[in-house]
Amino acid sequence: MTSHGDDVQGGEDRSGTGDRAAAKESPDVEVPAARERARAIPEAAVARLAVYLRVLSGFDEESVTTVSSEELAAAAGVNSAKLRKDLSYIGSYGTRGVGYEVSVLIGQIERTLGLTRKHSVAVVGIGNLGHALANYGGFPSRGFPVSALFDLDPDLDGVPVGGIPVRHVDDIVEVCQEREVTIGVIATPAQGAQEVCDRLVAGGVSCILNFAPVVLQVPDDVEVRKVDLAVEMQILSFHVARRQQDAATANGADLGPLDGAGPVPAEMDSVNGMVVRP
Amino acid sequence: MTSHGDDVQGGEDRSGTGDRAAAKESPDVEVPAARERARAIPEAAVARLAVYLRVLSGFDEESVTTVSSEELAAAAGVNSAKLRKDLSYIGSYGTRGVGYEVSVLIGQIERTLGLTRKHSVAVVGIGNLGHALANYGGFPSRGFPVSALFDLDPDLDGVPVGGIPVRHVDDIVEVCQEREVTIGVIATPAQGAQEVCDRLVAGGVSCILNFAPVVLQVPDDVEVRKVDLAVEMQILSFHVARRQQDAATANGADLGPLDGAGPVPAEMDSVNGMVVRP
DNA sequence: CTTTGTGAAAACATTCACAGCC
DNA sequence: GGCTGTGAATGTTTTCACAAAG
Repeated sequence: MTSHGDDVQGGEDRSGTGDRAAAKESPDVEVPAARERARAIPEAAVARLAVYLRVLSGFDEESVTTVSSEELAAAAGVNSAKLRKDLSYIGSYGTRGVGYEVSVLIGQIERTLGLTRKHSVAVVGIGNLGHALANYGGFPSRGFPVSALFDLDPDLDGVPVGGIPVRHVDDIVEVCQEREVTIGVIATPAQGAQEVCDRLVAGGVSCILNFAPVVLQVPDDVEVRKVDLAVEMQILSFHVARRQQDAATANGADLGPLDGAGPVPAEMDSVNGMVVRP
Repeated sequence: MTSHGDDVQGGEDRSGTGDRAAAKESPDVEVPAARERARAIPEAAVARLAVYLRVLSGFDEESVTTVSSEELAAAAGVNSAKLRKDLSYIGSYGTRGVGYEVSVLIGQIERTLGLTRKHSVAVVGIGNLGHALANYGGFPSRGFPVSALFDLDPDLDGVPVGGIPVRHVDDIVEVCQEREVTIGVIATPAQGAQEVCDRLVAGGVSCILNFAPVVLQVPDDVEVRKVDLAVEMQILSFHVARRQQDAATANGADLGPLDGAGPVPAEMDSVNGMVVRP
């Protein structure tokens, strides 16, 4: 039910719980109640919990034992009301008038995010990015040991990268089953990505982090998140454009209502379906 | 205005327009009207427009000249209503009963995203990830030429990576101003990131893509997006946990509506502020 | 008849503001 | 006094469903 047909995968969107199918398939029972707990946490809040966890780890290393919602929120870059709301989804672990105990909060967030269990990771596509991912210290240190690497290139077969020998993509199914890989990272070019994805799924992998610029087709019980650098850049580009346009129109507006549209290119006059200049 | 204090930066969240500050600072004029156009496009829709653009480019290469909302939506992994709504934000460029002309749509989305102008990119931190980014073909091919690389390591000074010589981070301000860099990519470890960010901003960079696991402090007129691999993994982990838990509770619930709440822990009755069981 | 474009409704997420507890 | 936890209010995004257009 997660990440099926509609909804752009991972990366940017992050809205909608992705659980519409569950509601549809049993119209008799309104709310299954028992399986609500985890589902009840908004997708957006889950993402922030991961950020809080990192910030809390920092506090913990500095031997800070207690934080207020205000402090934690500031460090995480959110406002305190949102932080308290997010934490309320996982339970009440604060003390009124005092704040939260860092170690308790770390434990509860880890439990909620399922980090008490190790998730072994496979990286497919050992090019520039795959290399970087295989060597990325952030994975193992946070409970995500990289336990398999794959590439199409036979020359790489057996070559160790970051201490792990690369295997051929033909072995994906076998190796993933054997090592109980739960998370597959796709760092291949676009062409191979769907095929790789299919093999990962056949190997029992239920979560995929996709760096390839394609929309993957997966069964309903597989979760996909997408990181697309080009998309990120284009979103930034949009904001540059908006800012420049704002600045341009502000110039025209400040000096009273003379022409104002002087430096604006010709095709500018109809944007967004609204005629801006008569 | 964009990405200030509240709101987790980039990456996950992507909600809220981020323009609250603009509204606050001029309480006299209710809606400035002229600077509305681009702002009116929801953040989430902007991200999807970038995806549509990639899919459309694919169609274009296959010499497909016309697509319906249904086809395009399927290829982009969204539902057609959402796609049409998204496209409606940038104008009416379809033909009822027929569909959209691929080339027209590509042009309009590029214009909306500000891709008619080149954005030169600087990458800071030439480690594993920085290397991958410097060599990443997706940037230049999509109008984002990488025009500067920086690293702290003096040994790298002058060494070409992907054809571009690495410069020392001390030169960031100077080089960014000189080459009119608009987008800065931070691929350094956490420690250096804020300092690097400050220099990029001093060098006139108004958009930052941050791979370092820290929340950056920036002026209101700088846009930050964050890509955090550990966070992505943890979100996936959460979904694994939720699925397993669902499966476990489903075992207890399948056998008809006898007690039904049997295996539910005590704290279950109040979730999300609503009493689930009477 | 097919498909777009879009108001209106529903779902979702954030912020407010304050009761309740320490 | 200070801070958490949370209903209620507000704002945003998605979905529905259908009139308008070719």
